[in-house]
Amino acid sequence: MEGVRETAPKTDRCGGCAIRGVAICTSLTEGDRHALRAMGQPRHYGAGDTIFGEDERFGFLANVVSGVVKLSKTLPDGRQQIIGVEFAGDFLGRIYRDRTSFRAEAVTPVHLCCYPRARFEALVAATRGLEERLFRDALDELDSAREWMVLLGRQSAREKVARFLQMIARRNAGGCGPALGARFELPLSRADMADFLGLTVETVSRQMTRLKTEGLIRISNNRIIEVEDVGDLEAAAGGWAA
Amino acid sequence: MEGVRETAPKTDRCGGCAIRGVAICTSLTEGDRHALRAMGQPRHYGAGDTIFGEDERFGFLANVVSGVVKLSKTLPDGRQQIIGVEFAGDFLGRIYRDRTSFRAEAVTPVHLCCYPRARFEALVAATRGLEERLFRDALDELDSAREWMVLLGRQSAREKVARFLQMIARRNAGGCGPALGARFELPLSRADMADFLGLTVETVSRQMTRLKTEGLIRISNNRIIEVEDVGDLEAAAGGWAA
DNA sequence: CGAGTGATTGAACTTCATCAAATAGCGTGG
DNA sequence: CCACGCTATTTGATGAAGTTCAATCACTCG
Repeated sequence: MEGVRETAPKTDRCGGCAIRGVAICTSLTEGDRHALRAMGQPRHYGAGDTIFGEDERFGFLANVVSGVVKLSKTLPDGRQQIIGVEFAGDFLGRIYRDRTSFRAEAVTPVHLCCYPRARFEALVAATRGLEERLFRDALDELDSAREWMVLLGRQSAREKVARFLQMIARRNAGGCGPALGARFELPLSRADMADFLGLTVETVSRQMTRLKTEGLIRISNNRIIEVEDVGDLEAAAGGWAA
Repeated sequence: MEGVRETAPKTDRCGGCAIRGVAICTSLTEGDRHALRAMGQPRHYGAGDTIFGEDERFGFLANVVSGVVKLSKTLPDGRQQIIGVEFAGDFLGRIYRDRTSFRAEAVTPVHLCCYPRARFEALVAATRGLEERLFRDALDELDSAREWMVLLGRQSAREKVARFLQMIARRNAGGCGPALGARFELPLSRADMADFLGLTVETVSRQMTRLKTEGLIRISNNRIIEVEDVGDLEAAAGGWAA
């Protein structure tokens, strides 16, 4: 686990927490929130660090406090597919099973709030709202996995790239999306985008420049994207409200 | 809802139920099982019938008692992707949300045991084991959705078809798989296989005959498949225990 | 037997992957 | 500050995999 730093816990650890209003903590009563707070261990990873590998034992469940985590699976011959990307506020790790079935890697510097598995599961068993909250989150993840299956199986390279940009734009807008323009930084490299979309780096790059020449987006520094009209991008993505 | 028959409930409705030992009913105490039994309504669909459509209100949660159900999503222009296939014992429907996000269609004649949503959710809220059971099932579905994402994004047509056959063979063996041969009937048409694998009918057909000429499988009546050595098939699928 | 559906086969074409360079950014150290 | 070297990204040329279009074949059901 290269580069993992374990920050010393402060007295009031949640007071200034950036995700205090979104994460699972919001689904608890005051008392239970206290119990959760007591077991939370901050952990910190550098960009590129592996948080856990495929098929290994990982003793924690965690909240992503800041940064971006990519989840991926690898075929025996090395082909890779990213199966999910998690942002601040997302829950990381699989409850009820201590063996991982995919890899989690920090894409940017990442802060996690880690809960020891046994203690966390005990809290889930003792609490009412928490299990339901986690369940609902899992169902949402299932929905988005299924949407992604449509993308992977049935959409063209251009549509894939457009939809990816649209997804990031939406994430970035934080729900209250202004209908028209958007400007954001891509959290993933072209290679990661390719692994997420089931394409090659070259194809991703070509489609990006194509969207650029078509006037749908502007690109600065490879990572900064400006979208003229999110509606156009949505149309290029094959027409989905999602 | 064409062709849906609602069978009159018998007095002891679960006594002879084929999935009594696998379905969610096994995760209940005697008393709760009684409550569940009281609300179960048998329903019956013919092959090709729509159970529910995309984005509509569906007032039931259900167990698949017999038959095969395909779950699919459709793009505005008609392209279709099958996102899951359910067999006897599987749970159908999304708890905590009464609006569907995919279509469910009977592929063979199907028997469901339907629970009215409101009453079922009340039972879930009142029971301890049931929510966890449903949660675990959802997590398993999430896992297989993610495995399928790898297939859709990163595997070749030959691998896709081989893996599909392997999956059906495994389902059919019911866990206690004999390592070597297998013989089974495909629940899906070539067109449905294509929609499941993100391919065209023609490509599926070509890969099937290819696997046949390679001696990995034998085909009778288009739907009956004999696998020589399941290990070979697994190798052709890109090498996965899964 | 004939119609109709589902599956296979063939040929031309598209899209994306592959291989190979060239270019652009970025951080480092002089 | 600039040159250097590294990596990420773009661009080009070619090829292969899979799609598309068009028939043909096979099986089932009247």
